[in-house]
Amino acid sequence: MDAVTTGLRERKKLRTRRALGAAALELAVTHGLAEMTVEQIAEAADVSPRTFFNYFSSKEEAVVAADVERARDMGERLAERPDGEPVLEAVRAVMHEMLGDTPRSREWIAQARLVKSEPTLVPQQLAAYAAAERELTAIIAERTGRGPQDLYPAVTAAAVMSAMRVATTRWLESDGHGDLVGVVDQVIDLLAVGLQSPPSRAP
Amino acid sequence: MDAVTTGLRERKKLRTRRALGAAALELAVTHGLAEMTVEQIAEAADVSPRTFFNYFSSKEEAVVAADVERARDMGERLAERPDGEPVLEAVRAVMHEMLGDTPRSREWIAQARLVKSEPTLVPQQLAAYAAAERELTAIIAERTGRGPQDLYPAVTAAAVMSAMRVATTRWLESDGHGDLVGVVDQVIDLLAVGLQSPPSRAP
DNA sequence: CCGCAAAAGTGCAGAGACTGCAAGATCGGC
DNA sequence: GCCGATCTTGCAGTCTCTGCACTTTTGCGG
Repeated sequence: MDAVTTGLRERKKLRTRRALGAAALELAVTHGLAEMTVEQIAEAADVSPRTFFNYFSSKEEAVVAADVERARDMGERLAERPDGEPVLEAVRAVMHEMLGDTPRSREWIAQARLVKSEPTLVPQQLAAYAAAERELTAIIAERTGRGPQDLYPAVTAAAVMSAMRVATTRWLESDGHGDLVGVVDQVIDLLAVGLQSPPSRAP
Repeated sequence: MDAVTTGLRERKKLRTRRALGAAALELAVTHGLAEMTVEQIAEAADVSPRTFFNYFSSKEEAVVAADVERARDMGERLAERPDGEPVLEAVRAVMHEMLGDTPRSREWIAQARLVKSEPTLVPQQLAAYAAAERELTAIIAERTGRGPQDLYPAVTAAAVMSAMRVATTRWLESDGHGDLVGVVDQVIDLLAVGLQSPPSRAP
């Protein structure tokens, strides 16, 4: 009775969706977003162009599809953290886990770079983050036993997602040579102290 | 030597931009987003369809144009707050000011409702918020005398914008009958205490 | 005042995104 | 094996969005 009831049908659909997303990302990276056409994406995923639009409502949405998968992944990991753990610490732990997965990280970095170079993708990526935020809100609400009218889960989820976004953006600006885990830790610390202005770090 | 050097040229451009934005919002509200065409917007703003695309890159962007104006407004007000004031308190004060402007609020509510009913607008609205966030980051950096490499301004700006977004969303869900100012105060308080889970309010 | 260079507006033509519809293919249960 | 439900596909058509070349407007210095 769960959503994980994987009939052949569901599995096939998921495979198609992933194939389309992967093809879109691949083509966008190699040929550029503007040059890539829906027809090419569909062909690469071995599906008709019309079918593409049954899965995504635009090229851009397909390119950032991996983001909503990552969001789901993050939600699942978060749900598995021990009960008493403070939310921000749980998030920190989950991020450490996810960033440890090097191959996944690579694909993720490629996508981040692409978004940075193609402004059209920004709105879509933000929308993907918003979806992640909704999941996160639900998880946090459950962990803290709060009702849906309570502001706490929503604000926390929103703040956390924003902070992660800032962390990755910053890290990407330093061209991926810095320590992303370290940056993530810093932004979580900032949230944890209530955004009090900390003493400037020695230059 | 300033950007405020308003020659006739600049002023006219701004007027056209506003006219296009207003027309787009108006038409979207009355006729629906899908039904409204760029041609109609252009006509309403007394400009050629081709010119529309010199200002906005899509219908959706035009509809949420007012958001980036509000963001600029927020930035300006924030810059005028007294120097020693903590950032979150400055934000609180500015929001109180802005929400006091009833006529502006009305238009803003109309737009918010529209976005809620037309999912296509969500990504664009988020992009507008992101623009606001960038401005806010700069202001906060200046207020706290921090360099652009410092994470504090960026995280604060991101968290604040997210919190405002949550506040307005929540308030809108209760159909605009609740107390938005009160909700804003609550979300700022949550940020200020470092997202510690507060005791559940009595049901 | 006048002419000029830069900036803004416009028309046109074309590629391609995206949608509704109706017909064909596939799956899951009985 | 059969049937309803779901998924895929082709088709036709509308509209978005862009590059380019051309006209108009603006701001400025003579």
